[in-house]
Amino acid sequence: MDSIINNNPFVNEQEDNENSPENSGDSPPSGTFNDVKMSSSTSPKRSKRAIQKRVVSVPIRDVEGSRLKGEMGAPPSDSWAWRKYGQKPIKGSPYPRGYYRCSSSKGCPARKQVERSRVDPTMLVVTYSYEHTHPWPATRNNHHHRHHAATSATATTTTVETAADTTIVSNSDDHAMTAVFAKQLEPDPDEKFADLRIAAEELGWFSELESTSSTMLESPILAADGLGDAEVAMIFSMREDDESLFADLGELPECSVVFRRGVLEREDERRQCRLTPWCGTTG
DNA sequence: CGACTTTGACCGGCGC
DNA sequence: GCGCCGGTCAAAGTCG
Repeated sequence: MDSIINNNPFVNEQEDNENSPENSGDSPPSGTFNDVKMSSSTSPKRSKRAIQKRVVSVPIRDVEGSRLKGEMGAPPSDSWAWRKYGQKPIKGSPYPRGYYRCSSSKGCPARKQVERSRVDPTMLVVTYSYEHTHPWPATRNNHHHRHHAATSATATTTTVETAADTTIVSNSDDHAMTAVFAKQLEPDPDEKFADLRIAAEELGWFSELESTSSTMLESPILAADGLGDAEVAMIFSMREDDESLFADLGELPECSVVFRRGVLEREDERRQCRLTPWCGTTG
């Protein structure tokens, strides 16, 4: 379970169909990279054939107008430190793909690729490959997360059970790593999320997120289609300073992830609860 | 001066 | 075998 926390919180479980069609659409809601089918070498470069990837689509509509550095500016700041090591034009796409590796820890194999969606230029597609092999780092990127400057020494994972049907899982070291697991069995969303809210506030980020978030980005991948047993809704919330960071390529803002299980049959009545009121735009 | 981005070259996988 | 393509390397330049 903590794999979600230990890796990137923004990823959904959509695997790269090109590389792993046999697993598409039925992966569990864990954050693990399922089988990284490497031939024999541990070198990422040698394993491109069968790497399992996870893909995130992020709307960029709200950041288009706030670009500060041009098309290929700051690297994505999902609070890991990413270092760009390449960019390539991709056949069939008018937009280049940027290649980033984790610079939070030397030797960390984590990679991500950032490109605009060729079908929807307003979407950024961020593909994650390989897991981070180190805990949440205190990196230069964390200066964007001012309120964590004093407490980001060690990454830890915290699980808080707030109600019988709700679990908040959070990397207590960074609010961006907070995931909310909500089974949504209670009919009263306000009350339920009040619980979530309390727990999140205990984790030290929620109140700021709620009070300052000006943009909410919802992954259409997750919003449009249920993921079966583990339907996932992903909600991005950004503060103003984060929006500027997100202005360039695949900027992944701080976010929370709401996992929902077994709620398809109650989809209609729950729809209003999916994008929770505490995420900012509705409040 | 260290960390970063940029960018052309290089390499391996894959299809023909 | 050859060429295309995606992914990575590494040198050079930039920035704070």
